[in-house]
Amino acid sequence: METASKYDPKLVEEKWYSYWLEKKIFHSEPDNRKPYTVVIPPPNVTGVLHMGHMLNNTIQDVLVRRARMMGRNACWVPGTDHASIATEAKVVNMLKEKGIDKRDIGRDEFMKHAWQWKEEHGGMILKQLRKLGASCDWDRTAFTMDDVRYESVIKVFCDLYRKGLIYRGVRMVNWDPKALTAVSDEEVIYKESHSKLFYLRYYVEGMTAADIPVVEDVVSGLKVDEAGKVYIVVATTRPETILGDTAVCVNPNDLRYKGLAGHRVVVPGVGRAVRIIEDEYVEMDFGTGALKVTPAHDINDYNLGMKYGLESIDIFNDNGTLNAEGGKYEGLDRFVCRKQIMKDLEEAALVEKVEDYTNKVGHSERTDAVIEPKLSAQWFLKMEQIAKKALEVVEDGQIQFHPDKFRNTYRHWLENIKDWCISRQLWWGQRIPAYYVEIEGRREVVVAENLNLAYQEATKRWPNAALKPEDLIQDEDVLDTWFSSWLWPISLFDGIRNPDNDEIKYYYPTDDLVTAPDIIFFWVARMIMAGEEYRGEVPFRHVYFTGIVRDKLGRKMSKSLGNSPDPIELMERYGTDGVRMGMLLTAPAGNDLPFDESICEQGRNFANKIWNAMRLVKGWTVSDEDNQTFDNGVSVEWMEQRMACQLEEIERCFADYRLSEALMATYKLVWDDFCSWYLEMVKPAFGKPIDRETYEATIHIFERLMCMLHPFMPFVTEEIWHQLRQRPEGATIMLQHMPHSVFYDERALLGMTLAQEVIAGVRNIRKTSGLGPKEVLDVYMHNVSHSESNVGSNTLPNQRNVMSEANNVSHSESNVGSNTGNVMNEASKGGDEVTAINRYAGIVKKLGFVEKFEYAEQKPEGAKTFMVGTMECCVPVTLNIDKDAELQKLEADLKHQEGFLAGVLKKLGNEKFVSSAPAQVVELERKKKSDAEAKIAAIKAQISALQA
RNA sequence: GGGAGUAUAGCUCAGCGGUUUAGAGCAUCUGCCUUACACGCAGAGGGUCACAGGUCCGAAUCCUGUUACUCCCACCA
Repeated sequence: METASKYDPKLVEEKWYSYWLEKKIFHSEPDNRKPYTVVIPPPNVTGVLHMGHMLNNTIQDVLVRRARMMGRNACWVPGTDHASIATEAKVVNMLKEKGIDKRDIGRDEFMKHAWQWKEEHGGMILKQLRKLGASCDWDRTAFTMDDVRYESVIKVFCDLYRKGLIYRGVRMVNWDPKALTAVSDEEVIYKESHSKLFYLRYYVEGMTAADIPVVEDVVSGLKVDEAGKVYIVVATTRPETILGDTAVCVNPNDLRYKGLAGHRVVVPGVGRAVRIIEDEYVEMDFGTGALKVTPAHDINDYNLGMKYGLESIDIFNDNGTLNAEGGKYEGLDRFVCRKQIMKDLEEAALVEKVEDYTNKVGHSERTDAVIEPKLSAQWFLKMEQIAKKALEVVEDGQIQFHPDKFRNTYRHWLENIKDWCISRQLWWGQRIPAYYVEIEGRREVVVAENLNLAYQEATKRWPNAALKPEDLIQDEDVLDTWFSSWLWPISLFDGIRNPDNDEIKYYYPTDDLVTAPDIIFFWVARMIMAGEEYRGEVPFRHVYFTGIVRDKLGRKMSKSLGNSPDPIELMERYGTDGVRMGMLLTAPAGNDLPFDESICEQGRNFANKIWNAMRLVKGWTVSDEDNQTFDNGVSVEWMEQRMACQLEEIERCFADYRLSEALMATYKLVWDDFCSWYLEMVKPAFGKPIDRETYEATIHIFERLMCMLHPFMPFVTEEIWHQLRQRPEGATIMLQHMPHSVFYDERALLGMTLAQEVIAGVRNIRKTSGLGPKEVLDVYMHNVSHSESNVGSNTLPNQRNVMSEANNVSHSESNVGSNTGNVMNEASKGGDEVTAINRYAGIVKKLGFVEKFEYAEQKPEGAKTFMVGTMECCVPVTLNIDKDAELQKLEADLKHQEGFLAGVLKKLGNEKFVSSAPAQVVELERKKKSDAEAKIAAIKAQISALQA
């Protein structure tokens, strides 16, 4: 059967994903293996897959697949987040299109619609995750509002309330006038905006120019108009809020306003007279140094109001329009009102001036509406106590962040933490289990898991009240979505309701959490708190923070900018493996990923490369008669060593969560070492068969390479793994053992490295001499080093011997393969480069198209030369020697070597260096010196030979 | 305003006191349709390691300062 020369992901991906599902390979049950647990950061149930998800989930999949292959019982639990605000907004919009207002149908009816919407349209993203190969245990798919999670949340709320950690209070909160709910501090995004700074005139009651207090050398901040009336100028960005002004505040140290405290000023356009107060909070050099105080609509003003007992006038309705306090502006939107009020004030000559001004305005993360600070009754969770524990476990390393720098951010936040506003004025979410009841005219509250329990408690507390269940009215609000997500690692295994169940005991704590740094406070920190509070144990050991996916211009990808490619479409075009690989290759932990589609090409090309390597190997005919040649034995042995070497590196990378580097190391091992070198080394001549032993070794190497690559590129590796050998029904690469590093001899790799340099040198000579790539050449080499360890005459006979032997020794006579240790020792005897390369003489000849590869004491006449280590390789070429070019090159090389030598000599000439540097370092410098001198001599000889 | 981080080839990053006067992948350039692969092969070019001081026998690497950028927190109305 002819195999296509291009790898086609479409024929493969779908097939294997269904196969994995069908064989239930993703599913995990507790057993006696060591667990490896990852919980997915639950995407919004309304969400669709974007590049951020793609990156995040690919990383999780790599970790999970690798752990599974390392023999761990891997469990990756998927699920979605009910996302109160986002989902409710979607449902409200959908109803609006049908002409339905949420308030008209009521809570219960609305919830029916919402659930219906969730069932029909929600969770799309989970289906998309299958496309990217996510090996989640889908049987465990959860939802932050399903029964288990709902009950867990309610239980936790009641518990924390009973512990005295949850309280209800009237506070200044961030009000989202669009979603009509309070949001937490973390959900407010401050954006730079170009606005105006309005300077307004507040007339001082009963003061004339003559009354202005005089302070020596200081010009008073007060001004006098044409009519002789005195006013103070106050700057504001929000003139509409003057309707709620109840004071003007100046700094007591501000001499311009000395003696003003106690006077009253008139709020422009409103006519209300308010006090002038003094407080150091006011910045003297901002605006005019006078601040209008609106306690109901600014957090700082609120604080001032509390301090000085000011009246608080709330002028806004919940939806951001003016209420009755707005007088003639009642009903206007706050921004419309701003324009109108300024127009009116201008007309009344109450505006001093208007300046352009850039400031930061808080927007709602979910709805993008401008946040309105608003006083309202909300539920809060006390943070101080639980924050302390959460800080400790990160500080003492029980939880590690990757990269570590996020520990700073984390610490800073926890040390300055404020209480968490957990109530939301929405319906879609866990309804707060607080019940209000009137007892002798007072409004009392009972918190309990359900109405029955609440009723029982109420009757116990007020036995004489003769209460009926319907006297208890449940709180209208729901809980912040994060109040359910913070329990996720526990509630997924039902560890809140049944803290001693087998699953939670087995799977918790989880191992790795992979998430974006922007939810470190929202989610990561709070999960740690919940873990400590409800398990007395951290929820995970490692947190891998991904970067943010940006576009080529460095902008964050967003729907509104339209700069985000559709991952599904990318996967269609480049193959899932290609996209996965491309992303991972350029995304070290914590680094932003400037995404460019071209990075997917690299992944696609790589998949194709492996595919073609498979085509090559599968195309070979295998001979059972032929013995393995010495060169093939050497090749196999070298490849095994390279694998062991790279595996060690890869394991190190994974231990440090440097996934990009692990992938790069694997990539190079496969492409360079395996495809470019190894396969060429053992490839039989056209039409010839390959010996059985080498063939089997090659397949075995190939299989293991696929295992190493599988976590990164699951589909193509599964396909090739199956094509390499007949596999039993149900077999999968997913459950193969990940190869692990074994002992390898670095010196043994040296010979091949040198051989590769010789081959490259010969190819280069061919190229620069205008010879065809297969024109056969000879190579003579000799050692130019004069250092003692390399005295040529000692080793020469031996070398000659090995070199000539290399071609004739058949496998049966050598120990290749079966006894690597011996061979290594032989090759590295004396540590000589020439000895080392001898072993690969046959390889040099084969890949370099070299006829004679010999050691020569005297260099032949008329040869081009190149250096490999301290060996000079001479290649006799008769044609096309471009003397000038050659000379130029040699001169440049000479200059480089001389410069290098000068540096070394300078070091050695420095007495302090020789006396204070470690002996090995000095010795190394001396070696460098003699090597460089030898090279310089060789180059000079070449130059004079050319010039002769 | 406070804090953290980064600055190394065109791009993304490694290197974090001495490892032949800086490495990789991609991109670029030059040859090649060599029967696994042009999604390829073979070569080549490309960096005064942001700048200025300092410590040291020795600095891309440690310290200080400057500049630029990024992120987080606060929010001067």
